[in-house]
Amino acid sequence: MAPKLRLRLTFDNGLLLGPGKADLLQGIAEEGSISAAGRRMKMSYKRAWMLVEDMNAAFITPLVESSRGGQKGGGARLTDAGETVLAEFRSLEAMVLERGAPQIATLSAMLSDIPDQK
Amino acid sequence: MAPKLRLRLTFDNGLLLGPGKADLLQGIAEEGSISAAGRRMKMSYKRAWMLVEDMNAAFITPLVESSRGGQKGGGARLTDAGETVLAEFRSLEAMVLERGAPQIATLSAMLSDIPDQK
DNA sequence: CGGTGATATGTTTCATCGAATATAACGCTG
DNA sequence: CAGCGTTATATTCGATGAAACATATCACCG
Repeated sequence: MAPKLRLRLTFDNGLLLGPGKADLLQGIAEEGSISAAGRRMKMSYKRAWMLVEDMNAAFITPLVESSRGGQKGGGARLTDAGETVLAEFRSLEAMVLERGAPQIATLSAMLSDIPDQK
Repeated sequence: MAPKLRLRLTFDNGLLLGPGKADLLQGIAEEGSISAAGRRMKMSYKRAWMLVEDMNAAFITPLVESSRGGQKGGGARLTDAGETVLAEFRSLEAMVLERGAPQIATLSAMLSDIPDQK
């Protein structure tokens, strides 16, 4: 039984920051393209782009900078703000897994492995 | 700007444990009834009951014990497992807010206050 | 100037979720 | 046995959100 879990933060301005957006940010940073990052995590370009739009709107400074056209068609990369957000989120994730290990272990031990079979 | 946030855990067996279910557990413990707890948090009885069903199915031991009929029509109360789950979740929440303060502060400071006005 | 690859949007369809509504079952009480 | 308040469950309807499909735009390059 793997005690995996996903952390999701809902800020009061409506931004929902979870593994999805974090992975997307990381993918963009590594691939240099929204569509490439989307493909890698089997997400439609539109969805990936909408998530980026959400994040850019939710923060004062855009997290992702994109450009159209050019030799390679265009691309996208993280701004300093984007890298900061990603780093802070990863840091928070790691901290929860580390410092929350006792609680998580207790809860995980109580979970049934065969959950839903509707 | 209030740096409030909500913590939500998604375990790999499909259980989604967040403020909603936690508050419901607490309401049941204090009110002694699923319907009363639901009313208090302006949630339909059906929804409250479904959440309880979800939780009972996701854990080995049911978290809520209920009885029909009787003098007061029936009622519900937390089992030991239920109280443990509630306590551990609250503990985890508090821990995240405490130990994660630096990351949360950094992220909050970057958020725009006027987010979405579709 | 046409091809290329990626960003940027619109539209339509579909599945899922929640709200509302209705009803049954239960067990004590008067 | 009728009334009460609650648990338990089914059904229907509307809204919300995601998926699929379809273009449009851009800038470089051969």
